[in-house]
Amino acid sequence: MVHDPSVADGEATAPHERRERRDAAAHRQRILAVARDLFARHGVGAVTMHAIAVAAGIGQGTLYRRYTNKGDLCRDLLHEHYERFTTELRAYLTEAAAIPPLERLDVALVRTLHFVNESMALLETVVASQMREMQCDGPPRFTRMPPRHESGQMWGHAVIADLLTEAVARGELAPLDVAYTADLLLSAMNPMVLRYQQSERGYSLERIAAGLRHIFITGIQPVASSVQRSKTEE
Amino acid sequence: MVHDPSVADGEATAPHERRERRDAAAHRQRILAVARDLFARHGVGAVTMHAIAVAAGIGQGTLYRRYTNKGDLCRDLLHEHYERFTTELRAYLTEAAAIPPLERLDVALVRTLHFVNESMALLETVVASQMREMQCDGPPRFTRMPPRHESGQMWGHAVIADLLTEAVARGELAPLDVAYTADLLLSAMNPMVLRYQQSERGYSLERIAAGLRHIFITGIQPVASSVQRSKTEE
DNA sequence: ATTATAAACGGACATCTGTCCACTTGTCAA
DNA sequence: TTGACAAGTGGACAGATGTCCGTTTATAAT
Repeated sequence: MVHDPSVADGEATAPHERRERRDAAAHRQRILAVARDLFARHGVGAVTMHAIAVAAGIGQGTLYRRYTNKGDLCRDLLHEHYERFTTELRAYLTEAAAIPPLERLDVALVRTLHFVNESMALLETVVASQMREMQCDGPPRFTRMPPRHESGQMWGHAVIADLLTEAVARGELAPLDVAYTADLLLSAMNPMVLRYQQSERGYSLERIAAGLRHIFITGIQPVASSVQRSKTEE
Repeated sequence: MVHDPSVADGEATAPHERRERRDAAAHRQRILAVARDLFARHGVGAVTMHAIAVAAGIGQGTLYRRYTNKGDLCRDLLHEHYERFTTELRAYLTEAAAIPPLERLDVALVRTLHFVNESMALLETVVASQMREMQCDGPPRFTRMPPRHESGQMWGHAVIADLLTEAVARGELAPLDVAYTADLLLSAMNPMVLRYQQSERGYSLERIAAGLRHIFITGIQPVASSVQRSKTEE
């Protein structure tokens, strides 16, 4: 067997690992540019995959080859912004390792909230697609490309869980179900939940942040003394 | 103007208030029966509105006349179960008015969790439809019947908010944003959130209940003394 | 250059939700 | 009874998502 150039790239899986065609890469850029433009002009929800394909001058099949669904495309559009967000947060968390974990959690929480809020429209589409994928009630769904399990959610979970674990270890927090609590916190910052709370219930982002902080960081219980007081009053 | 019989029914809006036709009522029953059967046999997600219409021997337009969407139909299917649930919970809350509000909240929380869990499939469809309604990103949607804003969500919110308010008033809880906290609690019991946590993250219902109780009732903060201790230890 | 081959392509298709609208039928007043 | 009319009906249709598959084309080995 002759020299396989793909090996040089560190890909040691299959022989003759064909890399992405140049024209395909060009298409990808065009799709992203066109989608960004259409989304900006008409809103994410009002733009169909068909419209994107037409505007990009490609077939719908080609579009779906690249992105299994609209959420996938949105995720790619968000990629740069998301990377910046995680990088900065990661940097903060390492350099602030000295301050109490719950204070770090507070910062992480507020920053995440803002990130989600800024990227609301795209993120909403991402999670909407994920939900549809999750259904799978009827016949199994086919997808040409395996849905690359973006580490997004899991990354966030790990960050929160680590901070909670540290807080418990330091005795700044009573022992608790760290994994579930992290999930709970994440679900409270789910784009769809957040949008509902903002547009249907009318909560400002600041109010939401304060509410979350109060529940998950300050703690909702009063100090033991006040409970005692109320009981003796009766 | 002659005597208007509709006035006798307490409906003082329009004259000649025409009531639902008998045959229409029969259709309604048949739709519900057929849908229940199909859902049971193939799963809620796998049954289309078209299939329901065909199985019920009516046109799709007729089906959509009665129910603006699948979620609406599911809500009607759930109606009896839901009524029983709210009635029982209401009864408990009145008769248990003597015990501390936070204990009542605990009971309400666990019962709600179980109700949602039992009705998962239908409720999921209900909220999925609500989400689609909420989007409205593009052109406004038309619906033949006004989407009767089921009091479901709001009822739950009021119940939780009342219990929290009472707890604060009695000094058993530090003052907090009652309205937002109630929403937060509800969002944690959202069917889609719950399903994700159970099937994707693998949490049991008991674990979820315990986690919720710990955050929203026990409180996540340790008593002040343990914080002090950890600080002096360093 | 030639050629084999897998990647890429594109648009017809299948399916689902929800709407429209011309037609039918039950109901009520006269 | 009868006739006016709004409620009810059904199926074609519009618009979206996502799939299939016959065809084209970039790439790499020869």
